Amino acid sequence: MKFSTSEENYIKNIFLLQEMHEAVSATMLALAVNTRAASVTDMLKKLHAKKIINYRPYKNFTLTEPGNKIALDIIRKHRLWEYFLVNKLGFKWDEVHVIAEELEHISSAALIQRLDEYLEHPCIDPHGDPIPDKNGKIKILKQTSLISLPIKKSGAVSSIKDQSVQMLELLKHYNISIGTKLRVNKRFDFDGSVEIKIDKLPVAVLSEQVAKNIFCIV
Amino acid sequence: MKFSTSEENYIKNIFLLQEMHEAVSATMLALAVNTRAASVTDMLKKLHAKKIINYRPYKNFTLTEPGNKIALDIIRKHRLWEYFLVNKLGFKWDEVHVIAEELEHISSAALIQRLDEYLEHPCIDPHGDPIPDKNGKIKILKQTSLISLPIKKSGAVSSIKDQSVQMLELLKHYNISIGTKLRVNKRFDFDGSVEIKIDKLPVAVLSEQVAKNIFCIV
DNA sequence: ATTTATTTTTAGATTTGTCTAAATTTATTT
DNA sequence: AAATAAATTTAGACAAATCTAAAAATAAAT
Repeated sequence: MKFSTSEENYIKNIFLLQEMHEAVSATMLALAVNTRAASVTDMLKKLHAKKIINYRPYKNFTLTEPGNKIALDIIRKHRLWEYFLVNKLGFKWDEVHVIAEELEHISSAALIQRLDEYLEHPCIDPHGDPIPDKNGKIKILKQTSLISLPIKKSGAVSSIKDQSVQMLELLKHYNISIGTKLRVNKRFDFDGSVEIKIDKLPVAVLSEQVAKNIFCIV
Repeated sequence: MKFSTSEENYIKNIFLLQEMHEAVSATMLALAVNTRAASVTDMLKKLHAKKIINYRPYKNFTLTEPGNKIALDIIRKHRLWEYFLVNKLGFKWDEVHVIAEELEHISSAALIQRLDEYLEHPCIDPHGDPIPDKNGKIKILKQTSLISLPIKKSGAVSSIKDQSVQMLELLKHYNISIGTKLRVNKRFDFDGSVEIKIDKLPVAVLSEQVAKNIFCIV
């Protein structure tokens, strides 16, 4: 079944609201998709008819299983594009959301498949949010700091604790950003420093103080 | 002024039809945008009101200068995306048109600017069509075969005369395709062979027989 | 447990882009 | 030049997505 851009936006936002809230109301959704409650009701009826949501008038609604699948697919596209915009085109992480909101509605599955390959299957976007895989599966992000990441196991940077300018400068120097894939080659017990390897870049050594501020998912 | 996807499609197709035909009729345009003549009339009136076309009922119509500018912008986006799809994502040249028809309507100017830089300002798309620059200027393609391309002057491959499987195999081996940028380092008078250099690839030597089938624009 | 406030839904309009069928204009033919 | 054919436009309708204002249902408060 094919969906309009508008339908996709509702579906995606229901999913995102469901992640954050116990129950999703029409008012919340109206705010999220930037319309009025009356418009939401119209769309809810349409999505219900297409079996995308469970819905009874005046009651709360939830995505059905097919609805969930569609939402994850849109979110996957959104986050892959964000990753592309930052890591290939050089946008800053806070500039890409609006552009990705347009790109996420491009329909070609082959395009997303190839983009995913081109980007080497990233699992975290530039904002630190997980990218669902092609089956809609989201990697459970158990965050591990670099001081406890197992040796030789590669992970992707998922968050930075200390966000000071000094820290950001250092990260920039080592080409580390959210989503960067790396692995720990060695850990020196003497001072707790770690030697890391990023893709094709030369190895780098980070102090314990730095390492404990960088969190990864495996 | 902002335009809908539908308006953009009409504008683009008027431009493309004008390139090929003396005068553009509503029937031709209806065929190109896959609608009926009556719908074309409606849109012509709208585009006329927005000063995108010159139009008098029952007479032929042409793009205004602003209209031309908009068309070139959309075509630029279309062809840059096609170039990206083929040269970065690995699609074949005959698979990309439909996808680019969607991508061409993504509105961000910053995106196209960065994409253009990322692709290193290509001036010809995978079908051999010229890519307008950011000002809408199209490089006049005077095609020159490799046997007469001036030494050390870089050009972009624009067409291949002999399209036999043998030729295509050879081109593939040397990583040469439509849009590939290269320059002739040396030409050997003894047998007419040419030494070429493509980007970061090692130099290659092509026989005169091959060289005369490869056409470039400078 | 009523009243009041909030949320959701309905009813009726509007905009955009499309359609069919009929009317009109232009082009072609004999 | 009149008749016929082809192209274009009008008129009226429709689907999608939205809106406002009013009605109905649910939740909160006295």
